[in-house]
Amino acid sequence: MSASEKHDVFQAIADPTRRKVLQLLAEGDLPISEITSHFSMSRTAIAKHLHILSEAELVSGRKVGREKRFRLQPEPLAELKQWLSFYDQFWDNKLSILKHVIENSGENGLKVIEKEKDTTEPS
Amino acid sequence: MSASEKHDVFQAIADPTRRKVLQLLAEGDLPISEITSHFSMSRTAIAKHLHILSEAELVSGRKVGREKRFRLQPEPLAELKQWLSFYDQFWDNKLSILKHVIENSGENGLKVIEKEKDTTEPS
DNA sequence: ATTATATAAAACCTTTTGGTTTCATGTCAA
DNA sequence: TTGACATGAAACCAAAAGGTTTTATATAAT
Repeated sequence: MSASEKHDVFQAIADPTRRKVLQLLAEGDLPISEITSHFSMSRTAIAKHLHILSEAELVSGRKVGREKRFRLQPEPLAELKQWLSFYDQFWDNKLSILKHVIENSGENGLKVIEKEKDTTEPS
Repeated sequence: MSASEKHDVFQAIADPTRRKVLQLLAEGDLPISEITSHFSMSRTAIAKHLHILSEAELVSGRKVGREKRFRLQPEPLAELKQWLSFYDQFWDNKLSILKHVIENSGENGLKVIEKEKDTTEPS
């Protein structure tokens, strides 16, 4: 399925089938044949999608007996999230500031309280 | 450039050139030729990328005089963000809950206060 | 040992992508 | 009105994407 460079996260999630595979694996590890049973295409096709997802490190597969079980590995989505966060400023300005605070709050965490009245409107 | 369905956001951002175009437009509206000057490919190629970005409604173009100025339209990125948020739970569990609250807080907004001591640790 | 299961790997095919070049058209400036 | 500029549109192209079928190999179960 090509001899090009490795696929990145952006390419990996571009295909709806692959997104569905990720969603499936979110519910738990599965072997190829069982993943395939959720689609109307050949096992080989799914195996190729899994290969692309592997290249992007969104899934990992380990042989167990005669089957190969795949597991979701969501860490690379962080890159996507970071990419997205850049565009918050052009878009949803009110909440983006708050979210930035949260994303950089580290292990300490935060406390959230519902506001009675808006006093910080004009940013 | 094909007779298929319209491109969606996931496909639109899959290409590095298109991501760079978005980044450029983030600094301000630009006509095609000026966008092109930032790349080492033909104007026609860039025009096609802009067309795909338009289909995904990530940019919009309006004629002004003899040029066509393009503008960033980041709203559709919300879909991507929402898609991403699903995977937070498998990954960054502590903050994902808080973020979910924020994302669903509507126009009212929230008030955020730094915590002195963690009392809600065990979720 | 035999057979059924689970996957791997290769060859092949069609459509889409991402680019090019060439030609046509509309608009601004002199 | 004559160029120069800015874009649009069409035809073409190579490679990658997304499938298929066929063949081979390893493991499990009988």
